[in-house]
Amino acid sequence: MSKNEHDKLSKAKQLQSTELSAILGRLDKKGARRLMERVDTSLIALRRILRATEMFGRDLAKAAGLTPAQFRVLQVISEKGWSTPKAIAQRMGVSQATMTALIDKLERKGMVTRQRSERDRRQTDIVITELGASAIDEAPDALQQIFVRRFEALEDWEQAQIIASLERVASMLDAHDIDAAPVLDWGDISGKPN
Amino acid sequence: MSKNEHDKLSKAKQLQSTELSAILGRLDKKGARRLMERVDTSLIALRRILRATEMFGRDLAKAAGLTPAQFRVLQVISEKGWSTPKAIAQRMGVSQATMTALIDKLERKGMVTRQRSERDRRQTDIVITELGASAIDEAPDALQQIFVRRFEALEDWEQAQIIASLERVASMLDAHDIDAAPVLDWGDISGKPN
DNA sequence: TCGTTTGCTTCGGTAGCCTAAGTAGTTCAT
DNA sequence: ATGAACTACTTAGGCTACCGAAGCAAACGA
Repeated sequence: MSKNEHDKLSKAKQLQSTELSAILGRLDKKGARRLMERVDTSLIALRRILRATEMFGRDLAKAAGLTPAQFRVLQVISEKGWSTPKAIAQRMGVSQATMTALIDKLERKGMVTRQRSERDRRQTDIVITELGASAIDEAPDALQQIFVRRFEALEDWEQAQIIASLERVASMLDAHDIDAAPVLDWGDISGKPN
Repeated sequence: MSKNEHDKLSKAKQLQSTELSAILGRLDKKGARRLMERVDTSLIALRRILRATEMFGRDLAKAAGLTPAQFRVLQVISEKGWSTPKAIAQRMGVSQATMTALIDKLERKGMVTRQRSERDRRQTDIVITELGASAIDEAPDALQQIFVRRFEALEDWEQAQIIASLERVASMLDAHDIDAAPVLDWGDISGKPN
């Protein structure tokens, strides 16, 4: 164990200090300090949420006899009852190759079936089976259950506030497509020739 | 339990309907309706947050020349400059074996070094190197940057509200240990003989 | 009709993760 | 102080997830 190494407390703070330096220039000491603390606090809370979700994902999947990834695929399919490999892959942000493998496994477990599309015979429709549907229905979505239960217990004003905040944060984060990775959700907007 | 109805939008709705039925019984029509909408909205926002984070995690790690998991390990170590495999494993919710493998890779890349602890020679201190520290510093933590930037732009009261809400949600979710997996964070509370 | 594009699969390879079984080092009761 | 029990870590073997490249068939375009 080394002594000089831990002369810095929170790395989190350092991480942001670079970030914040520009901002801080424009604020008085007190304001700067408060902002920093707040960002810290928020990020920590966010990490807790992320972590909790990740952990739950595992038990959930385990309980349903599926892996987390397989379960997510099944969830997506179950929205409409069917889908195509490409659509699911895009939605989950993985390659088609990966999707093929995941579907293989779900098919082997009898959760979905593949059938060539009538519309376009290059496509394959992935259709959820009875078994698959019930797997989804019966999956004890612990995270959701607990969240729902506790959310229900909150005061009215608090529920409203949480919603507003979550949506705020969500939009702060996922609007990144716009300024960081514009080429992500095109799809089929206009009949672009090129 | 309703299943394949809407061909669009929230899976969330379906998942919860089962969940909510019990709760709804105790509420008047209007209240029930509002609660449902609110839970939906919250869960959707939560998923957006989760998804955004996941995606960012990948680019981030890719940009730093590390995989997401490796990057997270490095982050944890960098908080204090050093740590032990066990501590990191616990914190990240993975097994020690997995941790060993991750550390192996970071060590091979020269990001951290292993050194036997003086305190207790069963332990190994994982110490971050210059290289590792700079990898963290220079990592374009897009998620964080964007979040920080936008957070800063908010009104004071709104920042405060978001913090309160995030912490609320975090505690609603990660307090699950208590009622779902009590055997997770024991640690060393009392000198339990058995 | 031929060349290109599209949707999917196959192949080979990397990473993350786990459990079980080791190997040192520590504690503690006898 | 010696051996059993425990602890921190590593090794070994085995899954799943994921990717890029290459292959194939259907669809499309001119």
